[in-house]
Amino acid sequence: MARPREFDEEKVLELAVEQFWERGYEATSIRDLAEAMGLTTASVYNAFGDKRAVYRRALDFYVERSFVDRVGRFETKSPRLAIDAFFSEIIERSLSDSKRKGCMLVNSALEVAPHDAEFQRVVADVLVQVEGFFLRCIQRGQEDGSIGNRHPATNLARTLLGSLLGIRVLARTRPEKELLEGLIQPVFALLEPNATKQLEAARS
Amino acid sequence: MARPREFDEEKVLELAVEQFWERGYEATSIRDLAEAMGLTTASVYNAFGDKRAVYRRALDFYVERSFVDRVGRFETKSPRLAIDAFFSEIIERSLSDSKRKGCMLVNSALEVAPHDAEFQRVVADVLVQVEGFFLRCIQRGQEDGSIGNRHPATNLARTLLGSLLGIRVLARTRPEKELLEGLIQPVFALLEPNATKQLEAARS
DNA sequence: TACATTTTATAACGATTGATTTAAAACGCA
DNA sequence: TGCGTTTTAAATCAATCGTTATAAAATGTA
Repeated sequence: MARPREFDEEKVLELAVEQFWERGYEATSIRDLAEAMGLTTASVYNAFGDKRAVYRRALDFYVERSFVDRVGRFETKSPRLAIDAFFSEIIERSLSDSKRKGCMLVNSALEVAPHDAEFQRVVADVLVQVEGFFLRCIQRGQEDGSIGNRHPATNLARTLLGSLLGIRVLARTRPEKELLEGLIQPVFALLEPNATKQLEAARS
Repeated sequence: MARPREFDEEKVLELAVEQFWERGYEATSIRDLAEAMGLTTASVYNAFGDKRAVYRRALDFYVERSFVDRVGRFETKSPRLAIDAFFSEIIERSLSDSKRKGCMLVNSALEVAPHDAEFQRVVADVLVQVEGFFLRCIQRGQEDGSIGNRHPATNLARTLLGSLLGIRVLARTRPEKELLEGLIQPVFALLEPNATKQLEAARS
């Protein structure tokens, strides 16, 4: 009935992610974008709409790939292991990020979200999801005793979220192993199981 | 000997800070900038050089005003008070940031530093300074007993730095009081003085 | 008052921006 | 084999980009 597309929408979206992730929204021109996607500007507009729409799709693609996937992989593990694995992966990723791309969600939170209500909502939603993941892990851990209950689970989850974002920012200019791992060590200590009953007695 | 300037360099730099801080580097055109500074583009180029040079000066101005000043104001206080006051001010600032400008240093760390070696160095330097401020506070506190020594001061300082950056990012899309204050509460608990000797004995 | 010098205002430079037009190419279906 | 439709390629749109040239305006000094 009509001429078929010469490209796979998912494939070119992945290339768009790469471009926006590395250079950001403003610094990426439509021509940069089209070249990175292996398309003409006309094809980009025909398939996706305008530049902002491509970014929107690219961000969704990134979130799906990076967060949804990761949370899904870790949520089956034991609570402490899930949290450890999450941060290990983030730190490892940050240290091996030779192009200094950081986290595209964090980049969006700073460059795009403050001036665009829709992106504001999208980014906030994802952050709520991540906080929820941490919260569920901590609640499970506090129930089975593998995580201490000296602090409310809600606060601990927020601390983890803050540390995650802090690592992501810090790694952008100071991707040092001792720095990132040293940062998270006291935070992990907050999750340590409660002291023994003997100690509890001594405390009071 | 020559025609005198009609503007005060410090005053217009402050206006440049406002513009770059709110809109970022790429999204601010020279015309936006000149208008914000109350100058013609020719005057901007004559006085500062090119766009990048204005941003550089503006960032220095911001850092001097925001960090150097704040650290200087707090360093004379008692260690715990200094840290508390620092975070109180950051959280308060983040919650009343109606234009969602965030922290210009963090913005620079993500938008400019990754693609510019000089800005990379500038941002990293400031982050080292802030870490140093936290470290000195904690060391003083551990010496006088007002801060516990269950964790190395270096790691605690890094945790505070990470939390600071996390708050700055989080507030950009979720400027919620309970979220930011809940986040920092467990972190502050890490600074609590050591338990009594009786408790220490029970621990071993 | 005239000169040398710097800052101003205005206009313009070529290049690039996001986006669109035009027409040829590539299909399924009649 | 044409027809209708969509995608492609190439050229182009007005607008804006960062930057600069030009010349008038404003000073201190001679």
